[in-house]
Amino acid sequence: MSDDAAGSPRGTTISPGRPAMLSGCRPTMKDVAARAGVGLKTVSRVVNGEAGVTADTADRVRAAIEALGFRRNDSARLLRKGQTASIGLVLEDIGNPFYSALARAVEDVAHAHGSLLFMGSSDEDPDRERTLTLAFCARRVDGLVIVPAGKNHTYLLPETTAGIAVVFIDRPAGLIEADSVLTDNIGGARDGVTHLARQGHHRSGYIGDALHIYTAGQRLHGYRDAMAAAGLRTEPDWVIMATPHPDTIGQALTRMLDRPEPVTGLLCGNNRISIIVLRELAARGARVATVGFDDFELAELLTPGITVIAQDPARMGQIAAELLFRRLCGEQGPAQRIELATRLVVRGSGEIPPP
Amino acid sequence: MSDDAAGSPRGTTISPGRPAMLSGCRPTMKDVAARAGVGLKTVSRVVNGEAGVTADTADRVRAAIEALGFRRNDSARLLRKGQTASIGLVLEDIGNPFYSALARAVEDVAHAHGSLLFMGSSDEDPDRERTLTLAFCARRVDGLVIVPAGKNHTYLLPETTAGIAVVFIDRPAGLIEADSVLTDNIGGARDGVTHLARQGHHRSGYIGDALHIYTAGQRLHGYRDAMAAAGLRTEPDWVIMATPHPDTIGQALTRMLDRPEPVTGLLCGNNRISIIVLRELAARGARVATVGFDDFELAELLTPGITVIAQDPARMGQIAAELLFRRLCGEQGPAQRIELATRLVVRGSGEIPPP
DNA sequence: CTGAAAGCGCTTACAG
DNA sequence: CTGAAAGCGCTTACAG
Repeated sequence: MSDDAAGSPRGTTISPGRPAMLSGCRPTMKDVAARAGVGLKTVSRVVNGEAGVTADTADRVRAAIEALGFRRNDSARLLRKGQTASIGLVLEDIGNPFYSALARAVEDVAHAHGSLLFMGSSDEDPDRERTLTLAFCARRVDGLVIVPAGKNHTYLLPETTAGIAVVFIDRPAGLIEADSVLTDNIGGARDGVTHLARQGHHRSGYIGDALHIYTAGQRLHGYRDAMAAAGLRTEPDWVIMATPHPDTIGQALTRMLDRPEPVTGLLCGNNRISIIVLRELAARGARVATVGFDDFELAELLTPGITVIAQDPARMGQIAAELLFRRLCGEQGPAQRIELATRLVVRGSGEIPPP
Repeated sequence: MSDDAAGSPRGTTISPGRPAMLSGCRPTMKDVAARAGVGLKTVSRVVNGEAGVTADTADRVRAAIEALGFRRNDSARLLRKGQTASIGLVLEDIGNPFYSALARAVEDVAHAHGSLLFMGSSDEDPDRERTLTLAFCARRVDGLVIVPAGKNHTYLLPETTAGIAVVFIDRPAGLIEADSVLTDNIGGARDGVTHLARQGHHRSGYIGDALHIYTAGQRLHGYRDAMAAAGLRTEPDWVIMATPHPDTIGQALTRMLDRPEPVTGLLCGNNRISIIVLRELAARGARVATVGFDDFELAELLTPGITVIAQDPARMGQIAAELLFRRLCGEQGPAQRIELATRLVVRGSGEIPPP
């Protein structure tokens, strides 16, 4: 045997003359302890800034930490402590500005509580929502904020029983009791349609997202309510509920506009739909009164400016995340359902009079 | 002592007549093993779908899993396996559509590789970038995609030595060798300014973000290059570099426009700046040729449409994430620097002629 | 086919 | 002031 540590059965001991750190394997507290010539617990004390270590010992430990490039493994730490200081955020699509504003607010609250954020997009797919959510749970996140795609959340029962806090946002939970932070979708849609009626529109249409999406259905209710309340009839062709796509929406617009008594007012079901409708209308040179659900950047710079029913995604995210952390801090009580009001923002497109 | 298990020294054994699961503490494989009357390893085999378990035994284990609501703790699993199947994404602000598009692409690649995504916003603060990044490293993410705020990344050296893969995106790493995926900022800005010059603009200004931001500085270079190449002089007042804010930008516009020989063309340094500039110009009723760096939704619906130097944030995110996973799969070789071309999109605002 | 022991990298509870 | 032992919930390596 040579005079270095080649005979050592396990390679964890640092022998002089050898590189202090091998690429690909990290030094642990054990390595630090060995190098500093102290016990494991003493290293732990220094790393965590606990009292009861001589200045001299602490210096030796710190020198070893520095020399080895040691950094504590928080995953191991948190496993032992039984918490994870992280939460999971499941939403429809982080690429959609509505959800990215919401996500930013959730992140800020998590950060304020010293929590890290897992994030994933479900793409409106209940299976992907479930897979993502359970993957986060398997990592033992402390809590979850979920924009649900599915309608059945009983799969979460073992998790909530085990103490994982869950707050649903934008849409309610399905078949389980849980906190939720929602927008007043019915009231918002009603305000938009009533606004059109007050401008003299007797024939207003609604272009909504796929009917299986909670918010799309609620807004359809609001549309129907408001038309009925204004004493206006509706026709099947005035409504379309479908995943937003230029073709589908273009065809729907043709049905609404190319007829003896065309629709003169439109409620767009969300930010994505508004943008497609505006493009389609511009392409046709059609001048139709338009109110969009969801505000968006530059809405006021278009000609005319776009009148919208504004939600506040950042506020929703903040309220949901704060509720989540209150639950994590032990707040008891039955599931809450918080519903935020919308705001009609008048900019011109909704005030175009009927021909 | 009563006839239930009160005398048991540790409460992990399930005794008949007791609730199978106490709220707040999760069943573990040990609990499942005890209930099914098998060893720990057998439970592990069933949970992981390994061969070598009788159908009968497996059924008993599955029944116990179901009854207890057991779900494997992946954090513990991954600690033992020495990987985490997660990556970290640090960017400037997930609420900014540019970064949310980028994030979505990174998420999709991570998902395709079975990896979960930690995400955090640095808000252009080098300290927050560092804190977030190291927090992700402390959780032992397999890799990182970073939009850096700071200029010194030597703090990552212990991590990269230990095998964490890092890809920088949008801006290069500072003082360390690392892969990076960038946009050709100089070329893009040059194209924008050259375009204005070709429309006959002899006096073009540049409204950029704070100079300490890499991309802002590069685009300033491009502006100067192109002006010089076109044989045009520049004046200090034609350039402003500052964190985008309506007041600052408004004052800068006043200096550029309210003078004997006003600026007639403008290059806006990024999507945020374009939006503020468009609002300010609209408020003044000023008709100035404008080219924006970064594309944005509805740019084509404004009157006139906004001519832009488009980047492709989703493509950047995808390329960066794919490079990261290639590194994680063992791809060797020196640090790569990938630079993506920009695309001039002509829509009208950049083709306004000089007065 | 099955399971007891050791270990991943930390912390907790306790004894010197 | 200091450290050996046990444990967090899993997997690995090995022996029956």
